[in-house]
Amino acid sequence: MTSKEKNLYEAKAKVLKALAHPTRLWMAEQLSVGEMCVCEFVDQIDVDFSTISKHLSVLKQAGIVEDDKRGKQVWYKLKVPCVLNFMSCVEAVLASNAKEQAELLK
Amino acid sequence: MTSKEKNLYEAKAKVLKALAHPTRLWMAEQLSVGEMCVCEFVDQIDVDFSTISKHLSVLKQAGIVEDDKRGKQVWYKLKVPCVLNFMSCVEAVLASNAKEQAELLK
DNA sequence: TTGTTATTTGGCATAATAACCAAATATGTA
DNA sequence: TACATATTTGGTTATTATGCCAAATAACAA
Repeated sequence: MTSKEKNLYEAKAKVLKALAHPTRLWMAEQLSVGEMCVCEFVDQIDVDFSTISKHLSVLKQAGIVEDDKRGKQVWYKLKVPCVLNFMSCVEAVLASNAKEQAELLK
Repeated sequence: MTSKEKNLYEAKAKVLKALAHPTRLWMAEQLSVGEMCVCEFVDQIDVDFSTISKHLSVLKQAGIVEDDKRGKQVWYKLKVPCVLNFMSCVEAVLASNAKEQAELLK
């Protein structure tokens, strides 16, 4: 593998890694409906607001979301909505795993 | 968020996390062409064979690949090929990021 | 200015990952 | 049986990720 290829896989992995956390995945799905203010995330899950801010920062760094400051609030929205296309396949993986588990119990 | 929803996001994140490593992503892409023996991975990248085995184990645990032992060799193949559908979107994210970088330099 | 709200940032403790080496296991061959 | 090959597993260490708290910053209101 050339070093160029290596860099490409590292870049791709970074994008996936940004989504590969339950809270961030949830955030991305929430944003599929429309933009949200940081305060809305804070209201909906029970983690420290600084933690929420950092998760959003990871998504932003990866280029998945973008932010927009309006007054005291910061609004986030999906920049590349296709990331949610992943989900149907991820669910297919989970369904496949569940089926296999079920087979084992027969 | 209910605990059931939380479990679901954790399960989904686990699948994404399995792919969110440069080596494992590369492996998944290699497997899109067809099944491969562990020894073939060993020949193609410069990491310890035990490391390769562990990466394959992560992909297997996540339900993304399955293995098949034949003689001394173990062959891996994609179990849920749709995982590669991710890639076009990941590339779209990278392209978007690159474009933004370019804008900054103007 | 002072205070209040919204968000980010820095610091720290803890947990999870990753990579290597060595040892164990499994299979096939001499 | 003894040996070689292919792969997995266990152990160790270094790096990275996570989450909380406290402090800093920004915007607006009194």
